[in-house]
Amino acid sequence: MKPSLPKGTRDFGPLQIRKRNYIFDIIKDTFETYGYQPIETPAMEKLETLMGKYGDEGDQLLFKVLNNGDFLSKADQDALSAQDSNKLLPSISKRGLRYDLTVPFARFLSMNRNDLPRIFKRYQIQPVWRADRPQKGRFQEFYQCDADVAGSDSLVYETELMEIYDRVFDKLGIEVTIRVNHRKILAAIAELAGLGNQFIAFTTALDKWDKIGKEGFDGELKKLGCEDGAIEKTLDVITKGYENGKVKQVLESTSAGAEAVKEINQLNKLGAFDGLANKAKIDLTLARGLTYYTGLVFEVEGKNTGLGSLGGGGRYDDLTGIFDYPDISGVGISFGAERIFETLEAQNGFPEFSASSSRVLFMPFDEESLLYSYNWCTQLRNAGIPSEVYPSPDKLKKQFRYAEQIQVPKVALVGEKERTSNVVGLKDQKTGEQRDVELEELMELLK
RNA sequence: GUGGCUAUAGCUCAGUUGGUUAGAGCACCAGAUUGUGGUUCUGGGGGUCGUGGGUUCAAAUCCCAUUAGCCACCCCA
Repeated sequence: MKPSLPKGTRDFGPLQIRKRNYIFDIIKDTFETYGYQPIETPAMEKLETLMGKYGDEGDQLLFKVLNNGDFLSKADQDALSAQDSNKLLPSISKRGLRYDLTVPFARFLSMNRNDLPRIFKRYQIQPVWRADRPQKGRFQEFYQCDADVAGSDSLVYETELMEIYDRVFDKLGIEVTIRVNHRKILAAIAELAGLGNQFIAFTTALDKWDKIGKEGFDGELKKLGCEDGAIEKTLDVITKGYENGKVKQVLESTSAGAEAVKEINQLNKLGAFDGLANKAKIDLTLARGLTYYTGLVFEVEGKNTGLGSLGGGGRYDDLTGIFDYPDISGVGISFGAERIFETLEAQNGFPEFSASSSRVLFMPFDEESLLYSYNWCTQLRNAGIPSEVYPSPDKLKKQFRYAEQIQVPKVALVGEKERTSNVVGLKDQKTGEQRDVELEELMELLK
Protein backbone atom coordinates (compact mmCIF):
# COMPACT_ATOMS: atom_id res chain seq x y z
CA MET A 1 0.00 0.00 0.00
CA LYS A 2 1.21 3.42 -0.93
CA PRO A 3 1.52 5.58 2.17
CA SER A 4 -0.01 9.02 2.16
CA LEU A 5 -1.58 11.62 4.45
CA PRO A 6 -5.11 12.96 4.61
CA LYS A 7 -5.56 16.24 2.81
CA GLY A 8 -4.30 19.34 4.58
CA THR A 9 -2.28 17.48 7.25
CA ARG A 10 1.46 17.14 7.73
CA ASP A 11 4.09 15.10 9.52
CA PHE A 12 6.71 17.01 11.44
CA GLY A 13 10.28 15.71 11.36
CA PRO A 14 12.75 16.19 14.24
CA LEU A 15 14.13 19.44 12.84
CA GLN A 16 10.67 20.88 12.28
CA ILE A 17 9.64 19.97 15.80
CA ARG A 18 12.67 21.80 17.16
CA LYS A 19 11.78 24.86 15.12
CA ARG A 20 8.14 24.72 16.16
CA ASN A 21 9.10 24.31 19.80
CA TYR A 22 11.32 27.35 19.46
CA ILE A 23 8.24 29.38 18.46
CA PHE A 24 5.96 27.78 21.04
CA ASP A 25 8.49 28.31 23.84
CA ILE A 26 8.79 32.03 23.13
CA ILE A 27 5.02 32.42 23.05
CA LYS A 28 4.55 30.29 26.16
CA ASP A 29 7.25 32.09 28.12
CA THR A 30 5.71 35.44 27.25
CA PHE A 31 2.23 34.29 28.29
CA GLU A 32 3.74 33.08 31.57
CA THR A 33 5.52 36.39 32.08
CA TYR A 34 2.13 38.08 32.08
CA GLY A 35 0.62 35.58 34.51
CA TYR A 36 -1.49 33.50 32.14
CA GLN A 37 -2.26 29.92 33.21
CA PRO A 38 -2.10 26.88 30.93
CA ILE A 39 -5.07 24.66 30.14
CA GLU A 40 -5.80 21.96 27.59
CA THR A 41 -9.13 20.71 26.31
CA PRO A 42 -10.01 17.55 24.32
CA ALA A 43 -9.62 17.37 20.55
CA MET A 44 -13.29 16.37 20.40
CA GLU A 45 -16.19 18.36 21.73
CA LYS A 46 -19.88 17.57 21.64
CA LEU A 47 -21.25 18.72 18.34
CA GLU A 48 -23.88 20.80 20.10
CA THR A 49 -21.07 22.76 21.77
CA LEU A 50 -19.54 23.56 18.41
CA MET A 51 -22.48 23.96 16.04
CA GLY A 52 -23.88 27.41 15.43
CA LYS A 53 -20.93 29.28 16.93
CA TYR A 54 -19.07 30.10 13.75
CA GLY A 55 -21.89 30.89 11.35
CA ASP A 56 -23.26 28.67 8.58
CA GLU A 57 -19.90 28.53 6.90
CA GLY A 58 -18.26 27.46 10.13
CA ASP A 59 -20.74 24.62 10.53
CA GLN A 60 -19.76 23.41 7.07
CA LEU A 61 -16.08 23.52 8.00
CA LEU A 62 -16.52 21.56 11.23
CA PHE A 63 -15.16 18.03 11.17
CA LYS A 64 -17.89 15.72 12.41
CA VAL A 65 -17.02 12.41 14.01
CA LEU A 66 -19.20 9.50 12.96
CA ASN A 67 -20.87 7.70 15.85
CA ASN A 68 -19.46 4.28 16.74
CA GLY A 69 -21.44 1.10 16.49
CA ASP A 70 -24.37 0.48 14.20
CA PHE A 71 -24.98 4.14 13.46
CA LEU A 72 -27.11 3.48 10.40
CA SER A 73 -29.87 1.64 12.22
CA LYS A 74 -30.08 4.47 14.70
CA ALA A 75 -30.07 7.14 12.01
CA ASP A 76 -33.02 9.37 11.26
CA GLN A 77 -34.64 7.16 8.61
CA ASP A 78 -36.71 9.98 7.12
CA ALA A 79 -33.68 12.15 6.59
CA LEU A 80 -31.76 9.16 5.27
CA SER A 81 -34.28 8.26 2.61
CA ALA A 82 -34.69 11.93 1.73
CA GLN A 83 -30.90 12.21 1.38
CA ASP A 84 -31.02 15.27 3.63
CA SER A 85 -27.51 15.45 5.09
CA ASN A 86 -28.16 18.39 7.39
CA LYS A 87 -31.17 16.74 8.94
CA LEU A 88 -29.43 13.37 9.16
CA LEU A 89 -26.35 14.70 10.88
CA PRO A 90 -27.53 14.90 14.53
CA SER A 91 -28.61 11.27 14.43
CA ILE A 92 -25.30 9.89 13.17
CA SER A 93 -22.76 12.23 14.77
CA LYS A 94 -22.68 13.59 18.28
CA ARG A 95 -19.05 14.73 18.37
CA GLY A 96 -16.80 16.98 16.33
CA LEU A 97 -13.21 18.18 16.25
CA ARG A 98 -12.60 21.58 17.78
CA TYR A 99 -12.64 24.47 15.32
CA ASP A 100 -10.83 26.98 17.49
CA LEU A 101 -9.73 27.35 21.12
CA THR A 102 -12.13 30.08 22.16
CA VAL A 103 -15.37 28.12 22.22
CA PRO A 104 -13.83 25.19 24.13
CA PHE A 105 -12.44 27.77 26.57
CA ALA A 106 -15.89 29.27 27.05
CA ARG A 107 -17.26 25.78 27.69
CA PHE A 108 -14.43 25.07 30.15
CA LEU A 109 -15.01 28.35 31.92
CA SER A 110 -18.72 27.73 32.31
CA MET A 111 -18.21 24.21 33.62
CA ASN A 112 -15.51 25.18 36.11
CA ARG A 113 -16.76 28.62 37.14
CA ASN A 114 -16.74 27.76 40.84
CA ASP A 115 -13.16 26.55 40.92
CA LEU A 116 -11.59 29.33 38.88
CA PRO A 117 -10.41 32.73 40.05
CA ARG A 118 -12.83 35.59 39.49
CA ILE A 119 -10.63 36.86 36.72
CA PHE A 120 -9.18 33.94 34.79
CA LYS A 121 -6.18 34.44 32.51
CA ARG A 122 -5.55 31.32 30.50
CA TYR A 123 -3.40 30.26 27.60
CA GLN A 124 -3.76 27.24 25.38
CA ILE A 125 -1.52 25.89 22.63
CA GLN A 126 -3.19 23.04 20.75
CA PRO A 127 -4.16 21.96 17.25
CA VAL A 128 -7.55 22.81 15.75
CA TRP A 129 -9.23 21.35 12.67
CA ARG A 130 -11.13 22.90 9.79
CA ALA A 131 -12.45 21.15 6.69
CA ASP A 132 -11.28 24.06 4.58
CA ARG A 133 -9.63 23.64 1.20
CA PRO A 134 -5.92 23.70 1.93
CA GLN A 135 -3.64 26.17 0.17
CA LYS A 136 -0.45 28.08 0.83
CA GLY A 137 -0.09 28.54 4.60
CA ARG A 138 -3.49 26.97 5.22
CA PHE A 139 -4.09 23.49 6.54
CA GLN A 140 -6.90 21.35 7.85
CA GLU A 141 -4.97 20.65 11.03
CA PHE A 142 -3.05 23.56 12.49
CA TYR A 143 -1.95 24.98 15.82
CA GLN A 144 -3.31 28.00 17.56
CA CYS A 145 -1.73 29.71 20.53
CA ASP A 146 -4.38 31.59 22.43
CA ALA A 147 -4.35 33.82 25.48
CA ASP A 148 -7.65 35.07 26.86
CA VAL A 149 -8.85 36.88 29.95
CA ALA A 150 -12.36 36.21 31.22
CA GLY A 151 -14.24 38.02 33.92
CA SER A 152 -13.04 41.59 33.57
CA ASP A 153 -13.75 44.40 31.16
CA SER A 154 -10.69 46.38 32.20
CA LEU A 155 -8.62 47.80 29.38
CA VAL A 156 -5.55 46.73 31.31
CA TYR A 157 -5.96 43.45 29.50
CA GLU A 158 -6.16 44.93 26.03
CA THR A 159 -2.98 46.75 26.93
CA GLU A 160 -1.10 43.68 28.07
CA LEU A 161 -2.28 41.60 25.14
CA MET A 162 -0.91 44.23 22.77
CA GLU A 163 2.35 44.14 24.67
CA ILE A 164 2.42 40.36 24.40
CA TYR A 165 2.04 40.59 20.63
CA ASP A 166 4.84 43.10 20.55
CA ARG A 167 7.19 41.10 22.76
CA VAL A 168 6.67 37.81 21.01
CA PHE A 169 7.29 39.13 17.52
CA ASP A 170 10.22 41.17 18.76
CA LYS A 171 11.82 38.05 20.27
CA LEU A 172 11.13 36.08 17.13
CA GLY A 173 12.71 38.81 15.04
CA ILE A 174 9.64 39.36 12.88
CA GLU A 175 8.74 42.95 12.08
CA VAL A 176 4.99 43.45 12.34
CA THR A 177 2.28 46.06 12.45
CA ILE A 178 -0.35 45.69 15.14
CA ARG A 179 -3.58 47.01 13.74
CA VAL A 180 -6.20 48.10 16.24
CA ASN A 181 -9.82 49.06 15.79
CA HIS A 182 -13.04 49.14 17.76
CA ARG A 183 -16.26 47.45 16.79
CA LYS A 184 -18.17 50.44 18.09
CA ILE A 185 -16.25 52.71 15.76
CA LEU A 186 -17.34 50.41 12.98
CA ALA A 187 -20.89 50.69 14.23
CA ALA A 188 -20.57 54.48 14.16
CA ILE A 189 -19.23 54.43 10.61
CA ALA A 190 -21.93 52.01 9.51
CA GLU A 191 -24.48 54.44 10.92
CA LEU A 192 -22.79 57.24 9.03
CA ALA A 193 -23.14 55.22 5.85
CA GLY A 194 -26.79 54.65 6.63
CA LEU A 195 -26.12 50.94 7.00
CA GLY A 196 -26.71 50.69 10.72
CA ASN A 197 -29.06 47.77 10.21
CA GLN A 198 -26.68 45.92 7.87
CA PHE A 199 -23.72 45.97 10.20
CA ILE A 200 -22.38 42.51 9.37
CA ALA A 201 -22.58 43.08 5.63
CA PHE A 202 -20.85 46.40 6.15
CA THR A 203 -17.95 44.87 8.08
CA THR A 204 -17.40 42.07 5.57
CA ALA A 205 -17.21 44.69 2.84
CA LEU A 206 -14.84 46.82 4.87
CA ASP A 207 -12.66 43.80 5.62
CA LYS A 208 -11.89 43.61 1.90
CA TRP A 209 -10.53 47.17 1.82
CA ASP A 210 -6.93 45.96 1.84
CA LYS A 211 -7.56 43.86 -1.23
CA ILE A 212 -10.02 45.89 -3.28
CA GLY A 213 -8.97 49.38 -2.19
CA LYS A 214 -11.04 52.54 -1.94
CA GLU A 215 -12.68 52.15 -5.34
CA GLY A 216 -13.65 48.55 -4.73
CA PHE A 217 -15.13 49.45 -1.37
CA ASP A 218 -17.07 52.25 -3.03
CA GLY A 219 -18.66 49.63 -5.25
CA GLU A 220 -19.44 47.35 -2.31
CA LEU A 221 -21.24 50.20 -0.53
CA LYS A 222 -23.30 50.91 -3.63
CA LYS A 223 -24.26 47.25 -3.76
CA LEU A 224 -25.50 47.54 -0.19
CA GLY A 225 -27.76 50.39 -1.25
CA CYS A 226 -25.76 53.20 0.26
CA GLU A 227 -26.54 56.68 -1.02
CA ASP A 228 -23.90 58.78 -2.80
CA GLY A 229 -23.67 61.45 -0.11
CA ALA A 230 -23.27 58.87 2.61
CA ILE A 231 -20.63 57.01 0.60
CA GLU A 232 -18.62 60.18 0.23
CA LYS A 233 -18.75 60.90 3.96
CA THR A 234 -17.82 57.31 4.80
CA LEU A 235 -14.88 57.17 2.42
CA ASP A 236 -13.70 60.53 3.71
CA VAL A 237 -13.64 59.30 7.31
CA ILE A 238 -11.85 56.08 6.46
CA THR A 239 -9.18 57.65 4.23
CA LYS A 240 -8.43 60.48 6.66
CA GLY A 241 -8.02 58.02 9.49
CA TYR A 242 -8.64 58.03 13.20
CA GLU A 243 -5.97 60.54 14.18
CA ASN A 244 -7.63 63.27 12.15
CA GLY A 245 -9.37 65.68 14.53
CA LYS A 246 -12.46 66.14 12.41
CA VAL A 247 -12.86 62.38 12.08
CA LYS A 248 -12.79 62.01 15.84
CA GLN A 249 -15.48 64.64 16.13
CA VAL A 250 -17.66 62.85 13.61
CA LEU A 251 -17.22 59.56 15.47
CA GLU A 252 -18.02 61.12 18.80
CA SER A 253 -21.32 62.40 17.46
CA THR A 254 -22.79 58.93 17.85
CA SER A 255 -23.08 57.22 21.21
CA ALA A 256 -21.28 54.07 20.07
CA GLY A 257 -18.47 56.11 18.55
CA ALA A 258 -18.12 58.22 21.69
CA GLU A 259 -17.73 55.10 23.81
CA ALA A 260 -15.09 53.74 21.51
CA VAL A 261 -13.10 56.96 21.49
CA LYS A 262 -13.22 57.01 25.27
CA GLU A 263 -11.84 53.48 25.44
CA ILE A 264 -9.07 54.25 23.00
CA ASN A 265 -8.12 57.29 25.06
CA GLN A 266 -7.95 55.06 28.12
CA LEU A 267 -5.80 52.58 26.20
CA ASN A 268 -3.46 55.44 25.38
CA LYS A 269 -3.25 56.46 29.03
CA LEU A 270 -2.33 52.91 29.97
CA GLY A 271 0.55 53.19 27.54
CA ALA A 272 -0.60 50.51 25.12
CA PHE A 273 0.97 52.38 22.21
CA ASP A 274 4.18 53.41 23.99
CA GLY A 275 7.50 51.70 24.15
CA LEU A 276 6.65 49.01 21.63
CA ALA A 277 9.29 47.60 19.34
CA ASN A 278 6.73 47.29 16.56
CA LYS A 279 4.26 49.71 15.07
CA ALA A 280 0.77 49.76 16.57
CA LYS A 281 -1.92 51.97 15.09
CA ILE A 282 -5.63 52.52 14.92
CA ASP A 283 -6.76 51.31 11.53
CA LEU A 284 -10.35 52.09 10.59
CA THR A 285 -10.35 49.45 7.85
CA LEU A 286 -9.76 46.58 10.28
CA ALA A 287 -13.01 44.67 10.73
CA ARG A 288 -12.26 41.05 11.77
CA GLY A 289 -14.79 38.56 10.53
CA LEU A 290 -15.79 36.85 13.74
CA THR A 291 -19.20 38.08 14.73
CA TYR A 292 -18.78 37.76 18.48
CA TYR A 293 -16.33 40.63 18.90
CA THR A 294 -17.91 43.66 20.53
CA GLY A 295 -15.06 45.98 21.59
CA LEU A 296 -11.47 46.53 20.59
CA VAL A 297 -10.14 44.23 17.89
CA PHE A 298 -6.55 43.43 16.91
CA GLU A 299 -4.75 41.98 13.99
CA VAL A 300 -1.05 41.42 13.44
CA GLU A 301 0.42 41.72 10.00
CA GLY A 302 3.92 40.75 9.00
CA LYS A 303 5.80 43.02 6.63
CA ASN A 304 5.88 41.67 3.08
CA THR A 305 4.94 38.17 4.16
CA GLY A 306 2.03 37.83 1.76
CA LEU A 307 0.55 35.29 4.13
CA GLY A 308 -2.33 37.20 5.60
CA SER A 309 -2.44 37.85 9.29
CA LEU A 310 -0.09 36.27 11.82
CA GLY A 311 -2.67 36.55 14.57
CA GLY A 312 -5.75 38.36 15.71
CA GLY A 313 -8.11 38.86 18.57
CA GLY A 314 -10.43 41.17 20.40
CA ARG A 315 -12.98 41.83 23.09
CA TYR A 316 -16.26 39.90 23.30
CA ASP A 317 -18.80 41.00 25.85
CA ASP A 318 -20.73 37.82 26.32
CA LEU A 319 -18.30 34.95 25.99
CA THR A 320 -20.18 32.32 27.93
CA GLY A 321 -23.82 33.35 27.64
CA ILE A 322 -24.63 30.40 25.41
CA PHE A 323 -23.41 28.09 28.17
CA ASP A 324 -25.77 29.64 30.76
CA TYR A 325 -23.06 31.74 32.33
CA PRO A 326 -24.05 35.32 31.57
CA ASP A 327 -22.27 38.65 31.86
CA ILE A 328 -18.73 37.42 31.51
CA SER A 329 -16.63 39.75 29.42
CA GLY A 330 -13.59 38.33 27.68
CA VAL A 331 -10.70 39.53 25.60
CA GLY A 332 -8.18 37.38 23.83
CA ILE A 333 -5.57 37.03 21.15
CA SER A 334 -4.38 34.21 18.96
CA PHE A 335 -1.07 33.48 17.28
CA GLY A 336 -1.09 31.53 14.01
CA ALA A 337 1.80 29.13 14.51
CA GLU A 338 1.92 27.90 10.90
CA ARG A 339 2.22 31.34 9.39
CA ILE A 340 4.80 32.40 11.93
CA PHE A 341 6.73 29.26 11.00
CA GLU A 342 6.55 30.05 7.29
CA THR A 343 7.56 33.64 7.88
CA LEU A 344 10.63 32.64 9.89
CA GLU A 345 11.52 29.98 7.34
CA ALA A 346 11.29 32.55 4.54
CA GLN A 347 13.51 35.08 6.30
CA ASN A 348 15.95 32.47 7.66
CA GLY A 349 14.98 33.57 11.12
CA PHE A 350 15.53 30.33 13.03
CA PRO A 351 18.62 29.64 15.14
CA GLU A 352 20.60 26.58 14.09
CA PHE A 353 19.27 23.30 15.41
CA SER A 354 20.58 19.75 15.25
CA ALA A 355 18.15 16.93 14.72
CA SER A 356 19.62 14.99 17.65
CA SER A 357 20.33 16.37 21.09
CA SER A 358 23.39 14.13 21.55
CA ARG A 359 26.54 16.11 22.19
CA VAL A 360 28.85 13.23 21.43
CA LEU A 361 28.72 9.95 19.56
CA PHE A 362 31.03 7.11 20.62
CA MET A 363 32.51 5.21 17.70
CA PRO A 364 33.95 1.79 18.64
CA PHE A 365 36.53 0.05 16.39
CA ASP A 366 36.00 -3.42 17.88
CA GLU A 367 33.69 -5.35 20.19
CA GLU A 368 35.83 -4.68 23.23
CA SER A 369 35.69 -0.93 22.51
CA LEU A 370 31.90 -1.07 22.21
CA LEU A 371 31.62 -2.18 25.85
CA TYR A 372 34.17 0.43 26.91
CA SER A 373 32.23 3.10 24.98
CA TYR A 374 28.91 2.12 26.47
CA ASN A 375 30.38 2.35 29.93
CA TRP A 376 31.69 5.87 29.28
CA CYS A 377 28.41 6.88 27.69
CA THR A 378 26.46 5.76 30.74
CA GLN A 379 28.62 7.95 32.94
CA LEU A 380 27.97 10.96 30.70
CA ARG A 381 24.25 10.26 30.77
CA ASN A 382 24.28 9.97 34.55
CA ALA A 383 25.87 13.42 34.58
CA GLY A 384 23.00 14.69 32.42
CA ILE A 385 25.04 14.96 29.21
CA PRO A 386 23.06 13.73 26.18
CA SER A 387 25.18 11.17 24.36
CA GLU A 388 24.98 7.94 22.42
CA VAL A 389 26.99 4.98 21.18
CA TYR A 390 27.21 3.66 17.64
CA PRO A 391 25.89 0.14 18.22
CA SER A 392 28.45 -2.01 16.39
CA PRO A 393 32.09 -1.81 15.30
CA ASP A 394 31.21 -1.04 11.67
CA LYS A 395 33.55 0.50 9.20
CA LEU A 396 34.36 4.05 10.17
CA LYS A 397 32.85 5.33 6.96
CA LYS A 398 29.49 4.03 8.08
CA GLN A 399 29.89 5.37 11.59
CA PHE A 400 30.88 8.84 10.40
CA ARG A 401 27.97 8.80 8.04
CA TYR A 402 25.60 8.24 10.94
CA ALA A 403 27.34 10.99 12.91
CA GLU A 404 26.62 13.33 10.05
CA GLN A 405 23.02 12.27 9.76
CA ILE A 406 22.25 13.05 13.38
CA GLN A 407 24.36 16.22 13.21
CA VAL A 408 26.24 15.41 16.39
CA PRO A 409 28.88 18.09 17.12
CA LYS A 410 31.59 15.75 18.44
CA VAL A 411 32.59 12.10 18.08
CA ALA A 412 34.64 10.00 20.49
CA LEU A 413 36.78 7.41 18.70
CA VAL A 414 37.60 4.30 20.69
CA GLY A 415 40.06 1.54 19.68
CA GLU A 416 42.61 -0.60 21.41
CA LYS A 417 45.04 2.29 21.64
CA GLU A 418 42.54 4.54 23.46
CA ARG A 419 41.33 1.77 25.74
CA THR A 420 44.76 0.90 27.03
CA SER A 421 45.56 4.50 27.92
CA ASN A 422 42.05 5.09 29.31
CA VAL A 423 41.10 7.91 26.92
CA VAL A 424 38.92 8.52 23.86
CA GLY A 425 39.92 10.32 20.69
CA LEU A 426 37.59 13.31 20.81
CA LYS A 427 37.05 14.85 17.41
CA ASP A 428 35.25 18.09 16.64
CA GLN A 429 33.02 17.51 13.63
CA LYS A 430 33.21 21.08 12.42
CA THR A 431 36.92 21.84 12.70
CA GLY A 432 38.19 18.28 12.34
CA GLU A 433 40.53 18.76 15.30
CA GLN A 434 41.14 15.68 17.36
CA ARG A 435 42.92 14.87 20.59
CA ASP A 436 42.89 12.26 23.38
CA VAL A 437 40.93 13.16 26.52
CA GLU A 438 40.23 11.39 29.80
CA LEU A 439 36.72 10.91 31.16
CA GLU A 440 36.85 13.82 33.57
CA GLU A 441 38.00 16.26 30.92
CA LEU A 442 35.39 14.92 28.49
CA MET A 443 32.63 15.68 30.97
CA GLU A 444 34.03 19.13 31.55
CA LEU A 445 34.16 19.84 27.81
CA LEU A 446 30.63 18.65 27.12
CA LYS A 447 28.87 20.24 30.06
C1' G B 1 -18.87 25.42 -2.50
C1' U B 2 -16.64 27.99 -7.63
C1' G B 3 -12.54 28.22 -11.16
C1' G B 4 -7.49 26.96 -13.10
C1' C B 5 -3.08 23.74 -13.24
C1' U B 6 -0.72 19.06 -12.42
C1' A B 7 -0.16 13.50 -11.86
C1' U B 8 6.31 9.27 -14.90
C1' A B 9 11.61 5.57 -9.56
C1' G B 10 11.58 6.90 -2.27
C1' C B 11 12.17 12.68 -3.69
C1' U B 12 12.64 16.64 -7.79
C1' C B 13 11.70 16.26 -12.73
C1' A B 14 12.93 15.14 -18.47
C1' G B 15 10.55 12.20 -22.17
C1' U B 16 10.32 15.40 -29.68
C1' U B 17 4.60 15.17 -34.87
C1' G B 18 1.93 8.77 -31.05
C1' G B 19 7.08 4.45 -32.91
C1' U B 20 11.31 -0.43 -30.96
C1' U B 21 14.23 -2.12 -24.30
C1' A B 22 10.97 4.85 -20.28
C1' G B 23 15.67 8.37 -18.66
C1' A B 24 18.58 12.06 -15.39
C1' G B 25 19.85 14.24 -10.71
C1' C B 26 19.32 13.44 -5.54
C1' A B 27 18.65 9.46 -2.02
C1' C B 28 19.69 4.14 -0.92
C1' C B 29 23.15 -0.44 -1.13
C1' A B 30 28.12 -2.42 -2.38
C1' G B 31 33.26 -1.74 -3.90
C1' A B 32 37.92 1.35 -4.72
C1' U B 33 39.34 2.18 1.36
C1' U B 34 40.52 -3.67 7.84
C1' G B 35 42.24 3.23 12.73
C1' U B 36 39.52 8.74 10.37
C1' G B 37 33.96 10.10 6.99
C1' G B 38 31.96 14.43 4.19
C1' U B 39 35.02 15.04 -2.24
C1' U B 40 35.78 11.63 -6.39
C1' C B 41 35.25 7.11 -9.34
C1' U B 42 32.90 2.18 -10.47
C1' G B 43 28.87 -1.04 -10.03
C1' G B 44 23.79 -2.33 -8.15
C1' G B 45 18.56 -2.49 -6.65
C1' G B 46 14.34 0.00 -7.64
C1' G B 47 8.53 2.00 -12.50
C1' U B 48 1.16 -1.56 -13.48
C1' C B 49 3.94 6.07 -16.51
C1' G B 50 -2.50 8.07 -10.57
C1' U B 51 -6.91 4.67 -11.79
C1' G B 52 -10.70 2.82 -15.43
C1' G B 53 -12.26 2.84 -20.30
C1' G B 54 -11.72 4.40 -25.59
C1' U B 55 -9.09 5.65 -30.53
C1' U B 56 -4.86 3.15 -33.14
C1' C B 57 -0.92 -1.75 -36.40
C1' A B 58 1.30 0.91 -32.07
C1' A B 59 -0.37 5.23 -26.24
C1' A B 60 3.65 7.94 -20.78
C1' U B 61 2.15 10.87 -25.33
C1' C B 62 -4.50 11.65 -28.28
C1' C B 63 -9.96 11.40 -26.28
C1' C B 64 -13.60 10.47 -22.19
C1' A B 65 -14.46 9.44 -17.18
C1' U B 66 -12.68 9.13 -12.24
C1' U B 67 -9.49 9.95 -8.01
C1' A B 68 -5.74 12.68 -5.64
C1' G B 69 -2.54 16.91 -5.07
C1' C B 70 -1.31 22.12 -5.83
C1' C B 71 -2.82 27.33 -6.82
C1' A B 72 -6.58 31.23 -6.74
C1' C B 73 -11.66 32.84 -5.02
C1' C B 74 -15.05 32.59 -0.67
C1' C B 75 -13.54 32.46 4.27
C1' C B 76 -9.78 32.36 7.57
C1' A B 77 -4.78 31.48 11.29
